[in-house]
Amino acid sequence: MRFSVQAEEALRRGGRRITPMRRALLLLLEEKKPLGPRELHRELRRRGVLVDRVSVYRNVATLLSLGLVHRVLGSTAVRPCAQRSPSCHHAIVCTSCGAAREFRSGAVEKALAALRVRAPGFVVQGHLLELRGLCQRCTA
Amino acid sequence: MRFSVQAEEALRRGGRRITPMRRALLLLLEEKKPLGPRELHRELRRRGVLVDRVSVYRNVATLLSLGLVHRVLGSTAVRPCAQRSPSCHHAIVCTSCGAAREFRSGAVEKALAALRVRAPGFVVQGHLLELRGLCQRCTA
DNA sequence: GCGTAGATGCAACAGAGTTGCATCTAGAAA
DNA sequence: TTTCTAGATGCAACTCTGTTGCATCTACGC
Repeated sequence: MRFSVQAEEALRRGGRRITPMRRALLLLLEEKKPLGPRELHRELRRRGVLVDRVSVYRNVATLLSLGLVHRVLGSTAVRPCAQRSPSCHHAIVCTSCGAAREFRSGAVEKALAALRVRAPGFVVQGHLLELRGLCQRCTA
Repeated sequence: MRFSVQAEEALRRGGRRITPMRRALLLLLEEKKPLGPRELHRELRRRGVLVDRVSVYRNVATLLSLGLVHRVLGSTAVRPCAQRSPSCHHAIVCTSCGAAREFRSGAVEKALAALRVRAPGFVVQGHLLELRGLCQRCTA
């Protein structure tokens, strides 16, 4: 299912409203690479959606709190998350253009799960994992 | 070998100088949990090392560029890196007190290496991995 | 259509990090 | 030891990002 449609449903379920600016924001996230609040604000204005910066910040925070988007590690950019499962935290990000895609790997998940009982002196609660690479377009 | 000693050598090799503030900074990084530039600045002043904030920023940047410290994911805090190998990027961070420790796992490294040839449409260059958990002291 | 909880706009603020430039000094060389 | 200089530091001003408080507006359930 399309991200924006799914996200609108989740917003409704969470007692949130569907406003013109939220629609525009969701469409933007769906079609572009991960963007941070400032970039989202710029892009929205470029498209004629004259919203306040603060509102963009608040909406990004809302989407994050509902788990509809995840941050790209080491930046404020967010990427849509379709699956809403633990594995959706695993993504690969293009170091050249910033494009991102989620991936799954049974082997990695298994190896990480095994660590939970083996990290000396620590009780493992979770992990952050992100691959870095070049997307097809940037490789060519 | 102690981190601060090793770091001083690396600085010398890189044509950098050993100043009183660098010594204090390295000792601080060695003995404490990961701290960001602002916290490092506060702590140094508390210890009577009256340096400028800007100098702390510049020194943290220097240490990062030499690979002597790594950032904790999702923050500006840096932790000393003893090994200077790719695996030193793997750390576990206590979500309660912020303490960090590097770890190695053959299984994880193998699984990640296998991904390099399997990520569809991407040429994998590297990865970011960090475990989150509770350290021994915070568990008790 | 109403009423209201939730969303937005606006203004002011807080905090992090950067830049430019003058001054100082660690460390090498004489 | 003294001298020299690239590299380090201090200081001031600035930019950029993100936050808070409050008044106004509106999506949407009734």
